[in-house]
Amino acid sequence: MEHPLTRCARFEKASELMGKRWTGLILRILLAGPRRFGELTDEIGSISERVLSERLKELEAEGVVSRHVDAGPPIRVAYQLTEKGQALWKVVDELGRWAERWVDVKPASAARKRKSA
Amino acid sequence: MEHPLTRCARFEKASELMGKRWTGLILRILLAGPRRFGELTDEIGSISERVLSERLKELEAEGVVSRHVDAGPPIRVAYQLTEKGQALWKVVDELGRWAERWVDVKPASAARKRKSA
DNA sequence: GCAAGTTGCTTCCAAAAAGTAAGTAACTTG
DNA sequence: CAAGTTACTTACTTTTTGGAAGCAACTTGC
Repeated sequence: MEHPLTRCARFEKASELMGKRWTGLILRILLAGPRRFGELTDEIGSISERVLSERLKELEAEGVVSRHVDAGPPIRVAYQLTEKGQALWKVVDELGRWAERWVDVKPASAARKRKSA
Repeated sequence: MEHPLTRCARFEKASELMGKRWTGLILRILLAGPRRFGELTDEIGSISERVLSERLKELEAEGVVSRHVDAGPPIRVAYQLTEKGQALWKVVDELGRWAERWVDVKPASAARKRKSA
């Protein structure tokens, strides 16, 4: 057993994974169900295909997502979360809750926001 | 109210914040209590001072951490979480739980690891 | 049956972010 | 008053990301 608040290699590794640009967004989308490459680019909006491809490979290498090729005829590739990946739902969920409570989308004007939310 | 699984600007912003290298680690340390600049560098270990300084400024700008100068005589600067920052404990905590359950520190050999954990 | 899509990437190059090392300002200690 | 400590900053290199175009393997249109 490890102390929860001392340095922890596992946490560092997890943080390195989640602490990469776009990973949180990709995970959030995949938590809603499998997606194809093009769907991910569309839903994320501003990610470059180069980086999406890279991120998906990393996540696959970490065992967080799995890649499924459906040889069609219309060939399609779907990405979905593994069990390990699905287990991240709590992290994504808590981040979402925090965001709804604390993140203000429009930083200027009408920034008044108390506990009332 | 917003749908939890559609595109959400708040989540994107939160994800952009957490999705920067070192942010998770910094937050985890500060959740244990205030820290000085040098303590953070020591506890994180491999972060460069340049980037730590940058990250702290970003977090301060986002209202997640606050900077306190104690004009000493031995001048000291302490960083601590704001209420907004402390609210992130659940996210960090869930990531820590996930890491303990799913992240294997030594990737090669003895990698067998079932539900038993 | 072949030019014109579509999908899922990859490659190339420029821009942004992070790593490394040294420097600085304001003290404190010897 | 030279040397050390703390909290950064600056300059420079390496890595990562962005943007656009290219490409292979099909499918559709005519």
